[in-house]
Formats: sequence, structure tokens, C-alpha cells
Amino acid sequence: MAKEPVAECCGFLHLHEEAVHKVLSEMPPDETLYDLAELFKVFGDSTRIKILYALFEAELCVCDIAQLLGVSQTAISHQLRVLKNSKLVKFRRDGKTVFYSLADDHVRRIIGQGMEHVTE
Amino acid sequence: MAKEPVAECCGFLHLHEEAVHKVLSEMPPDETLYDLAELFKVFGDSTRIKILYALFEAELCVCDIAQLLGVSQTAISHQLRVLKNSKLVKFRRDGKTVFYSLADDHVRRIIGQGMEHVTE
DNA sequence: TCTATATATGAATATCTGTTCATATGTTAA
DNA sequence: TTAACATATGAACAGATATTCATATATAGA
Repeated sequence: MAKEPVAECCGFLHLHEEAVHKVLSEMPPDETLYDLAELFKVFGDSTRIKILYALFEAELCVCDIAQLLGVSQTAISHQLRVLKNSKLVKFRRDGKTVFYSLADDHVRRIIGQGMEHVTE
Repeated sequence: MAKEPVAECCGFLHLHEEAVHKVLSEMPPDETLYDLAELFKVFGDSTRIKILYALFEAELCVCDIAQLLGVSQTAISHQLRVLKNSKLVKFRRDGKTVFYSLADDHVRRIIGQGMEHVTE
């Protein structure tokens, strides 16, 4: 992902060769890092965080979520699509109603870790 | 955070009263949810993710990071400020050089959880 | 079929964000 | 002090993003 590090940096090399090598060898591929950033971007919006939190407790339909959070149906629907694309939520249709729920436990764990940092 | 839920939703209430109450009672305060989203927003950029990954292995100066990642010094400096404001990195000055390192283990854990979701 | 309801989608817009460029600050050595 | 270097910062610009509005799709019931 990075350029071949040149022999010197700021006039001399603070980082010795071994460390440079270790940093570069442990760095995941660019594409993975990009996907990771994309994932966190999804968590980086308070409307989506609220949706996910609401789904912690119960399976909910679009309209319920909109009511609970005081956000328009359209806005919720757009955000649910984002969450769906990231495989963070799943859904089932029941007649006219579509129920959404958390896709798996990663969501809880990721939010849990973030919460620890925020509330300490 | 949410409006008082009205008695009906989509014409009838999919969510029974108890569930509504539980969702609302378990929901953290708006300010906390906002902070949480702000935190994840910081992780939601591939340049910042790369910086954090580089710091997994070693304490690095601004110039080293820029070289390793192939990004301009100015861009790195701006992003380090964001990471610093979120208390994800700390730094020490040594002469003209400023060395950055991870603030604590939350960073590793949060990225680790995200990585699990991305690479599965 | 037609109507009502629940949800989804596309376009438009205002806001936010990351990078670049120019420049300032802080430190060392001469 | 002056020069050189490492880093930080402010303004500007381009690109991304969340919401709104209008409308489309899907399902149920009459």
C-alpha cells in the first residue's frame, strides 16, 4: 500500500529498518483497510446508531423506528438501506410491513467497544 | 431523545407497549449516542485507519507516518489532530520531532472487532 | 379492478469533510 | 540572531453525505 520507504525521512531515519519492515508487513491490504473505513463510516452517523440501538431490544418495522426516533420514514428507509448494504441488519417482509433486526452480534460488540471509549 | 411514542404507528402498533418502553429505557442519552457516532466517524476514513494501523507496531513521528503511507505531511498532521481530539493517540515531543503512539488499547479492540466483520 | 397503506427510491440541496497550498510556530545548531 | 528543519494551522476547494420532497413499488382488502 505504501511507497517503498526511502532511506531517510526527516533528514535522518527515526524508524529503524526493522521497524519499517514490521509496520509494512503487518499492514493489511489497502482494499481491506478501505472496507474497514467504510464499515466504521456506517457507524459514524447518529441516526444509524440510534436505529441499531433500537434494534438491540426488538425486531422493528420501518414505521416503528421512525416513530421511536422522531425521524421521517423516508430518512429511516434511506439509512436502513445503508445498514443493509453493510450487512449490519437483516429484514423480513410480513404483508405490507417489513421488519428489521440486527444481522449478527458484531454490531453489539463494535458498538460496545466504542461505548467503552466514549463513556470512560 | 425520541418523541413520546404515539399510541399508534402504521395504523396499528406493531410494537407492544412493553417493547416500546424497553427500547426507550435502554437507549442511552442523545448526547452519548452523538459522541459515539463522532467516535466512529473518526475511524471512518482510510487515512486515519492506516495511521492507527501503523501505530500498532511502533511509535512514529509525523514524517515517518507520511513516508510510510505515501501521504503529505500536512494531511497527516491534520488527521493526527483529529485522532488526538478523540483521545485515540497521544504524543511526546523530542526536539524538533513529535512522536505519536496509540492512547490505549481501545483502538486495537475497536479496529479488531471491525476487522472481524469485514474479513468474514 | 381500485384504494389505502407500508416501504423504497431518485433528484435536489445544504452541510460536512479531506486534501492542498501557503504560511505560521517551535526547536536546534551555527 | 539567523538558517534549517519538523510540525501545525487556516483558508479554499472538491467531493461526499443526510435529509427532504415527490413519486414509485408492493401488498392487502373491498
